Amino acid sequence: MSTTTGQRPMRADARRNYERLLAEAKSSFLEHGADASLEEIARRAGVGIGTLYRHFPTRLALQEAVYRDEMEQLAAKAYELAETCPPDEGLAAWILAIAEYSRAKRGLTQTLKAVIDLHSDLFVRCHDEIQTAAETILARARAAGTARSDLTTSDLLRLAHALSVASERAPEDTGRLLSFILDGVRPRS
Amino acid sequence: MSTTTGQRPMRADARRNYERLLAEAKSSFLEHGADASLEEIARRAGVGIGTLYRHFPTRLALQEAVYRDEMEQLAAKAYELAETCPPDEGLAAWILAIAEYSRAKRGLTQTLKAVIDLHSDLFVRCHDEIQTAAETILARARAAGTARSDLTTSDLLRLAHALSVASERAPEDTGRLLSFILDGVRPRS
DNA sequence: AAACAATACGGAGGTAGCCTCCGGTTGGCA
DNA sequence: TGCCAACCGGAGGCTACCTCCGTATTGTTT
Repeated sequence: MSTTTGQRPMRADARRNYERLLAEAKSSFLEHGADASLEEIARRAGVGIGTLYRHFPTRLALQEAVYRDEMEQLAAKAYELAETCPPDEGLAAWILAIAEYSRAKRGLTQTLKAVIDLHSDLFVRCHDEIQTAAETILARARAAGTARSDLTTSDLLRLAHALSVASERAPEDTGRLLSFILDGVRPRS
Repeated sequence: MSTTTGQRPMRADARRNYERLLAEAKSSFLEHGADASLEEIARRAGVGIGTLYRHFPTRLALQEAVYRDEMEQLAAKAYELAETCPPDEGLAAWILAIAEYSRAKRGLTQTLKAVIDLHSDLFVRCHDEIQTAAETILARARAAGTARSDLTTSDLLRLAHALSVASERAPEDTGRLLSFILDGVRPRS
């Protein structure tokens, strides 16, 4: 379920509040880490604490919702780039987007992984989704001759992650590091 | 400083409370993780919360004290083993002690490392202390011909850590895994 | 042994976060 | 328009955090 209960759609006010909460949770977790105050999230969303707890019965439920939403956005970005950019630029931009995301999140994802079963629906589905998005981006780059044919989607994701770690302490070098990675990704001439 | 202020010794009651707090903190952190309740630690130590805060002004200060104490104990164990066991047994027992410790602590040390500067006095000193202890254990084992001469103290510590990770999910295999490690440590015949 | 600093103790108290519960409100359908 | 299921909000009971200061204990001095 995203903002529906599987049955009929949510009432308009419920949906509005759900989305405000999600947005505030996203920025609060980013700002204060995984144990940001839930009451403050509710306050900033202009909503009572009871409403927060109705939509997200536990802190973990809220964290999961944020995580899922971000994965979906990352996947969506891949499709968007595939339509608006030339293949090589799209590839580079997507790697950058992932690296930026995982740098911003640092320990947050770890916290989640520590608590959740790695084989849970949530993880499996998000992983699949990202994987499919990666395939799209990669297929275009291959067709255009800007990516080696033996580069897998997993490689792609690992490279992005590596980039985020490598540029952790020196964000200003991100572009240069990315160019190294892309050099490695291109077919040998 | 351990239980002295560098100047004159602590008053008897202060010292007693300090040690009780440290002991309770140790078991509470073990049981509930790095964010165990400080008030409960004080309660279990039979001490007012004010007393806890006087001795350890912040949660981090308490965590550091626990960490330091445990490192000291680990180092002390090396010297004790060096005096009471044959070299090869001492080596095995110490590797085991380290592995057990780091398994018990799991995320706790990570939490600490996330907050503290890795070049802080605390870490440097504890590291040196353990390193020296490792040298003692290793030197004896080498002299007795049960450890290769190209094995460094860092290798030793890494092996112990590897053992703790490897036996995380199957503690009953710890002994067998340890024997593999020791096989690798012995000089080739 | 008694008195006196210096030192240490302990917990009340104010703040904040957690989560539950339920009287009141609102959206959407007939 | 009227109705009711769905939804809202926040009071309230609990726990934890940390500070502050009146009281008690220690050990030293006479």
